[in-house]
Amino acid sequence: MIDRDVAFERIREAGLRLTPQRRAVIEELSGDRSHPLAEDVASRVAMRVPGVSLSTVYKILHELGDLDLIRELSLPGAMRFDPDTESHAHLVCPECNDIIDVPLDPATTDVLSGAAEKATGADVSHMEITLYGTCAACGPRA
Amino acid sequence: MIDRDVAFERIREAGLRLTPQRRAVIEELSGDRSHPLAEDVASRVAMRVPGVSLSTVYKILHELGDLDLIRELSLPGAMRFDPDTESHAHLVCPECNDIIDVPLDPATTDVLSGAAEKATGADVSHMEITLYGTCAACGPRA
DNA sequence: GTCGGTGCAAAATATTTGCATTGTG
DNA sequence: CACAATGCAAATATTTTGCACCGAC
Repeated sequence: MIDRDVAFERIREAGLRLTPQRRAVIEELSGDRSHPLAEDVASRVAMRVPGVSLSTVYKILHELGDLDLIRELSLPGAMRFDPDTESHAHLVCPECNDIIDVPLDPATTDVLSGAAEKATGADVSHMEITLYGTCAACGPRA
Repeated sequence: MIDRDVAFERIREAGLRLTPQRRAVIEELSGDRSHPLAEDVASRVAMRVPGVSLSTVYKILHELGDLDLIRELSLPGAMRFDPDTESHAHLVCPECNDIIDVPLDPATTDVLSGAAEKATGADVSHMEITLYGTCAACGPRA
């Protein structure tokens, strides 16, 4: 997520109210690199706002996704949420289920949207790239 | 999926029995381009093998994924199954939920696995690339 | 005949929805 | 003080699991 205050601003621009729940979700997520589940976000938010409901957290996460403040990742098992909306891929290790960020050359993602727009005539807004493979920690012992 | 008979062969090589259920799942899936849900596969298979259970279809689909005969796609809402294991991307239209294949230059996927292996030290086995955007049919009317 | 495979039913997990209540602007 | 937003509980959807029975080899 770009910046806490930029996010607050965009929330208001969208005509939404800056409730303690929204504020807490944004603050817990900004800077997070762990690709949390909705439930992870909810339990962290609960430390700041006792009593938050999981369904409210789901609603807020979808709103932030719609506003392009976070990315919603469709990973095996469940959705995960990523405050980093810059183009990057994810490496998922089937052994330990760890999710590792993979930086990408912008040229590569341009090639992908170009290929999709040419092949389908669609207007690509964003993409999700997931690579599967044994991570270094789980890999063949040296 | 490469070929019906190649798939049967690989099933046997893996020490699995060629049951009518496995045969039907393979035959219904090979050549399919619709990215079906598990339930879609089950209902088609049911025409050939009355009484197949959904849980058996799930098990068979996972086996085929493990044997690399199909790909399991983690798309929003639910898993979908793709007999085409060659590298290609998917364009998902948020309007109509249609899923369109996007052919890719092998060089592009090589760049991606290269980036991931360099960045994380992982051994990439395969990848899933999903692009989101309004498709031509749903796009701005001319 | 053996042992893997299947069907059934129930469980587990993830996410959505409706509605009464609350609190931001 | 209006109306959006929240919390709760129940509903929905997807996928997994345990076990008794069946059938491929």
